[in-house]
Amino acid sequence: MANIHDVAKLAGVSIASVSRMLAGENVRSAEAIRQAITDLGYRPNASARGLRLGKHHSIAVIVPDISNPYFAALVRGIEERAMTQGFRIVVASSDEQFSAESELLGNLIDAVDAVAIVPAEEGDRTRRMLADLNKPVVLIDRTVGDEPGFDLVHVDNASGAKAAADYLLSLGHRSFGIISGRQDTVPGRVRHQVFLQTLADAGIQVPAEAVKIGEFSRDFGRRAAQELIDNPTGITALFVGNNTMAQGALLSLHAAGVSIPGQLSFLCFDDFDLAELLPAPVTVISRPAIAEGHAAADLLLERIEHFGSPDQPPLEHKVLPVSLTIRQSCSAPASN
Amino acid sequence: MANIHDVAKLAGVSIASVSRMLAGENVRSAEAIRQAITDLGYRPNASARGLRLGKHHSIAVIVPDISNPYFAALVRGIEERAMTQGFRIVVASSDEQFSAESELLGNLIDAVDAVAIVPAEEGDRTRRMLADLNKPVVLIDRTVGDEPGFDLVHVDNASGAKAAADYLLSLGHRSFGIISGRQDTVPGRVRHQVFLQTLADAGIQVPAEAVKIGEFSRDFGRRAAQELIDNPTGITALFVGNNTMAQGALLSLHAAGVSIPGQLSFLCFDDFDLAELLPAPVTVISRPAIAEGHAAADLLLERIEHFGSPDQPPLEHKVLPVSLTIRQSCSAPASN
DNA sequence: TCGACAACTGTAAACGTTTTCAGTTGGATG
DNA sequence: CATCCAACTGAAAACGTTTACAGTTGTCGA
Repeated sequence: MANIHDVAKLAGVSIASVSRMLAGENVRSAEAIRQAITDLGYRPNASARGLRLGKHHSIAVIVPDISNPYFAALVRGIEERAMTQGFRIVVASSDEQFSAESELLGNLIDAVDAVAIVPAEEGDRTRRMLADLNKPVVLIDRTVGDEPGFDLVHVDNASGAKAAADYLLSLGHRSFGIISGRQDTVPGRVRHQVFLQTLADAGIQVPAEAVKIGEFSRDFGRRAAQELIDNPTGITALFVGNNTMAQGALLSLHAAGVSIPGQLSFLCFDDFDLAELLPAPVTVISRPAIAEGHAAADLLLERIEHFGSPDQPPLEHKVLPVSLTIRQSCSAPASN
Repeated sequence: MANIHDVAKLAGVSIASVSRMLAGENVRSAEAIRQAITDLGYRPNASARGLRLGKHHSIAVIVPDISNPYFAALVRGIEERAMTQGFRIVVASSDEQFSAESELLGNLIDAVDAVAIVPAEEGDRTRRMLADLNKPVVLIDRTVGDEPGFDLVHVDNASGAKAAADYLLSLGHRSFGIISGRQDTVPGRVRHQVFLQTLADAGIQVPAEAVKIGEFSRDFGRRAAQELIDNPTGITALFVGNNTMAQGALLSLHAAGVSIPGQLSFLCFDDFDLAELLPAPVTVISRPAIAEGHAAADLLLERIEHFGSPDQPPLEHKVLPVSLTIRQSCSAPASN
């Protein structure tokens, strides 16, 4: 409630001196000011400062759904880094809707210095919307168009998908199913295509009826797996494009009594809680959500610092490694 | 970039008219102003507004760890409600540290209108710290002292713990173990005490060596269960105070080859992802994290509205119901 | 003792709003 | 046609900072 004038009066100086001392400059009566500040419990008003400086010390973080553990971990990573620089995190969930996303951003943008976003759509309208913000932006996990013009933080989806395919091939599988997420997103597309391409390079085609493409949701995973169960295709291995779909698929497979890895080897992208506790602990391609958050925040903080000045650091595209975590959901196919 | 002056000039009116029209008042030249606003892409500056009004349209949400799925869901619930009123959410994780919490709050408080918090400590210093904020506060899941003086959102821990005990008793168990969280928190204490009291009412004591109390963490759950395994106590049922400890305990039990529910019936507070997929799908007391978030946000928004005015609504203590979700981790004890 | 200079200080403007207060308009009423 | 009043309008102050600018000190060397 006390403002800088109160402090100045109590310390017997002008408000300029208080402001300067707060900014770390040398001031004759620093001690008196410090005293007055603690006596009054003064803290500078963030809005006034924001108004004057055009800075807010805040970063907007837009994710499809904060209650998804992966995104929550991502937010945590961003938060950890941002906090060290005194930056606040403003979060919002887009529900994978471009419209929600752009409305959210409209409301938030004036109160933040930068945006970290997992965009709902990778199309050009998203790119334009973000460019119009005129603030530092980092794209996480996905991208927007071929020349996004923003910093990027991705994981090495291609290597992950290739590792998955190679591993299953090495076990002897020749007949595959795949459940993939939306092909208009980088993770959906890359994981899908690289997996299939790796098989193709080994001379193996995946029949159309064993390819399921849809939302990155538990519900779609469940339905897709159910279809595979209902229309047997003779596949011996199933690759699923992310953890939420995988959980759905496991639900269906479990309900149908499909034994893993006995009847079907199962491998998915993204680790998840308790994957190791399932009847057949799931082999996964795991990725470092917290580290992604760190990388995104670092990029953003760096860019905030230089924003507006001519010596912009060049755009960066950080690609973090993924790793194959082998558990027990994959084995050699049953010989027949 | 455009400000209200630019809009006023373009529309040929004074800035007062623009401001009024934005506030929904009747204005002669509304159409021209609307036009100018869209032409210029004008959006009111949040800092200026915040400075002038002393309002920020933001709510701080402090949780122990945003990457914990339960808290993430809570945040999601708060966000859903807050969004409908145009409020932003500023999140931060306290890591269960009072010091971190109060520092965070110090940085955030000037930029928000209210605080939703799962406090790290339930002691008096937390109560004082929150009271000093002089803003609406809602405590979620925990409390601070006997007369907190804030709105509260809890789940019915007592009923849940009693339901758990009753259920296990009804199956015929007479020999119990318990793993509980910190006793200086409401959920830790109530769940622990009510469970034991319900058993006591049935004439059953739990031996000290089968009672484990510690952090609400996966790691503590793992260690506690390991101790139970290493020093057999002959228990036939185990109650665990929350989901993270439960996951740790399951890890230990699984590693030790303890069959559930064959050798041990297992029941815990809080549902978790995939609980239904485990070798023995876990019977749980489940609680509505999103609904808790909704309740908290509703309380806060209501209080923000009336803050400062004399007609404060009375403090509320919302207690949301929990439910026993029976799966397959509990059965009658093996007869001997 | 004087002047130069470094080091500090204070005044006032600016940031972009909202809102009070004192008008101005124009239609209805007598 | 004068008056009144409702409905609107604009100028200016205020919110709490930071910072350019123009001083004011005090020290040191000559």
